Amino acid sequence: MSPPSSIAPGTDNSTIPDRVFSLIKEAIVEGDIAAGSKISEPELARTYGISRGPLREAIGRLEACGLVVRRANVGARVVTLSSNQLIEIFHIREALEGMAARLAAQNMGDEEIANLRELLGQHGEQIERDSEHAYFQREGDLDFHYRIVQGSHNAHMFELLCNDLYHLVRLYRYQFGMSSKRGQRAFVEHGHIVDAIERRDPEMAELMMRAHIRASRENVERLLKKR
Amino acid sequence: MSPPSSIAPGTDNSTIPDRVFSLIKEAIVEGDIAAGSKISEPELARTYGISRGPLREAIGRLEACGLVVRRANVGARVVTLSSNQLIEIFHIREALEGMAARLAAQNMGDEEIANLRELLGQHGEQIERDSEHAYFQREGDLDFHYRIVQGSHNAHMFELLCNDLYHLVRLYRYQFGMSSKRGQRAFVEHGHIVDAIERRDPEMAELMMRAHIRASRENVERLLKKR
DNA sequence: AAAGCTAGTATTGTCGACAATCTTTAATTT
DNA sequence: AAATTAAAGATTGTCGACAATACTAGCTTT
Repeated sequence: MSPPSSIAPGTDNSTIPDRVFSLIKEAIVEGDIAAGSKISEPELARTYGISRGPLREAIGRLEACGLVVRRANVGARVVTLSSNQLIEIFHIREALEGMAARLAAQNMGDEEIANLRELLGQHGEQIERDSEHAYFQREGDLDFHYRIVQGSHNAHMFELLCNDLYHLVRLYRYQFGMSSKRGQRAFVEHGHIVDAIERRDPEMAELMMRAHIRASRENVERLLKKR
Repeated sequence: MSPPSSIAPGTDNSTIPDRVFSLIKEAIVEGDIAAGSKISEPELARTYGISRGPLREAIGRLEACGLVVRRANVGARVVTLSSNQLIEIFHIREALEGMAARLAAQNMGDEEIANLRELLGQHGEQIERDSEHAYFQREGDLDFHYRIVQGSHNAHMFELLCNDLYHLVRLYRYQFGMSSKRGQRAFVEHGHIVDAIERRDPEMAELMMRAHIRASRENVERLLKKR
């Protein structure tokens, strides 16, 4: 999926920075723009057929997301996640998503919970069919976490996790590319979280979510140590 | 402290957007620019003696901090915190700062802890002298939390809390202006947190920090209900 | 008189050009 | 030959002007 040579104007009511931001973000997250590589303003401006003004605004938003780092008078580079930064993000996720699960157990509507249970069922079928369950460990996992955060009914939390941190998580998954054999266990852990939410047990929901993310972190730490 | 009519160029190596961002941020947080009021680009450009280019970048950063909200083709307005948003932020702080305290108990150096204990002592003296302890409830409280977050040695967490969320907290304190009589109790709770960190007890440090922020939230909820 | 439409005004969005800074390359010196 | 310096090139930072959109005021119409 190559980027279009020009951004069609007026196709929708979103602004040029909005569209360009999304395009570059996907390009970075999916590795089309290599980690650590320079973000050249003239080059990208030509690529997308726009001026440097809106492009710079888009780059500014990328910086706010933590996807690029910028130095004055030098320019922007795609972030390269160190092991430490990766662990840092896991700690933040453990705290925030734990709270999100707690709030979800309190605030989700009954039909919302039913939909969540259904999503879990779909993931289960997917694992049965595809024993490698590559998909599940990639975006399917984030889908689940996405839903929990939505279910917290905390808009600021949603903003923080789904519009900033999850991009970094996706980026890391592409950069490190470690799928591991945790899909099966992760699915079971997801089940425990949904159980707690269905029982309207905030304390248990938070504990299960934190245990889930902690296990994921410890798994990554183990894999990092092996190298 | 009125803003200068022009940004002195080249006085330091920071860029114009950096300086203007800080200036506007302070003006918003301290209420010099009223909540909900419009951020006029031509007006501010004249005020600071700069062009609209760097000004727009500064406004973009304000938006990323959540201090202003922007609508396409309409402009930016200073955010007006609703009660719900305020409670949302408390939940996020409870989760993040709880984790920060846990990490601080694990990662702070001995001399770092000694400095923290000293800061607490200064706050104690301040309360004894000034029985109204207005200062403590305002910036002194944030000073303490600031130190804990620093002590977590988690750069991403520091970024998140100290460069984004705490600005909103300060803004709310100016907008709502509720000081209450919690200064005394907050000081005691701070003491419990430092105790746990000194004992290198991460579990207890997190519990105490969460209890501290939860108590603060419940206090605010009570005050909001009275109206 | 109230509602809807139209023209005018002001503000935001975008662009191309100039200035300031950094990086690179080549020449010079030790 | 290695290191330092200087100049050239390229890139980022900044500015003023134009285009597109939204708000406002006045007019027309029912």
